[in-house]
Amino acid sequence: MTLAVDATEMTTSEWELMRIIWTIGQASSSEVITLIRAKKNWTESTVKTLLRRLVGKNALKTAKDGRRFIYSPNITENDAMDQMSAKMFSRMCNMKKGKELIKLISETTLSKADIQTMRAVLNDKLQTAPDQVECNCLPGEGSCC
Amino acid sequence: MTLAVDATEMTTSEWELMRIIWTIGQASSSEVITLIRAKKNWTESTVKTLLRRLVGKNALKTAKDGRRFIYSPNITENDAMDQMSAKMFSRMCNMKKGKELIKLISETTLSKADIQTMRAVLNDKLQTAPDQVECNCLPGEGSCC
DNA sequence: GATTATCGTTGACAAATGTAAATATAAGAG
DNA sequence: CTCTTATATTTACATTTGTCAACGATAATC
Repeated sequence: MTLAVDATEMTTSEWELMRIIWTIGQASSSEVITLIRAKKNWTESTVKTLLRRLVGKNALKTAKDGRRFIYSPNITENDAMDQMSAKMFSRMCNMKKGKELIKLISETTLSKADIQTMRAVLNDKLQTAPDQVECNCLPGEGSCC
Repeated sequence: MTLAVDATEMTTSEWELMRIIWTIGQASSSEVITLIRAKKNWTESTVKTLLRRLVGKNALKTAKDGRRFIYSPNITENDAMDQMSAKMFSRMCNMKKGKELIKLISETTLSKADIQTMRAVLNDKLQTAPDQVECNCLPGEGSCC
């Protein structure tokens, strides 16, 4: 049974540590401490506390390796990103998501392959796309924009 | 002088209130209370506290109208969304942003017009797009993926 | 003018977060 | 076997967040 991890409850600091562990697959606390020092000025204590909290949130699991722990992710980076972006988009008015995506696409460096995929997806969507997306800001009220 | 509002420090609850005020432009506390009740079971006290905190964060400004306040946004919904999405994307590995965008595009209902705009933007970007986007997960380390 | 309905202000309190020191422990070095 | 070192565990503490109740002031109503 895969236990559900809610990546959206990870704090910014915790996410930084996850980023490291996702990248190298797994790590001991000392490795994490060493790597995070390149970016953050946290003490060992701080990092250990964050690691422990991540274990508490089930974002990380531990395996004993003699005296120490090896931490590894209980959720993939992609799944976590999906959860985060879904939550963020859920905060937005439906009507405005398109413009926001246009902005993100414009500002993000994309590979040729990803661009091609997007084009394919968009061509597909165009068939069934509505002329207008309904605003969902307020229950009864009309449109926001 | 426009004072900077950092929309990313708005909490989820605060954002819900902002959503209402953005939609109707401005509102008294009682209006906000009435409208939020359609979604949340917060007491008047809770809403008032949140409004006050939003004023403290400069997200809202107030104008006296007799005994009461009329709250209005100090930041547009679009700017706030931009800040939020920028912050979220900054948490992600550059290499993975493309896939995430593809996913978001797939899952979001988009208007024909927005799709057309995206296609135009993408065609444009394709010219200068790299074959691969560099991973930026760890300073020195190689690629994460 | 007294009573009631509205607002805003204060004060509260538990839980989560950022940040860390102190302490205990086990394992490796000599 | 003792000293040092690497780890983990406990404890701590100020802020922020989610939620409110109580109190005070002002306006509307009877």
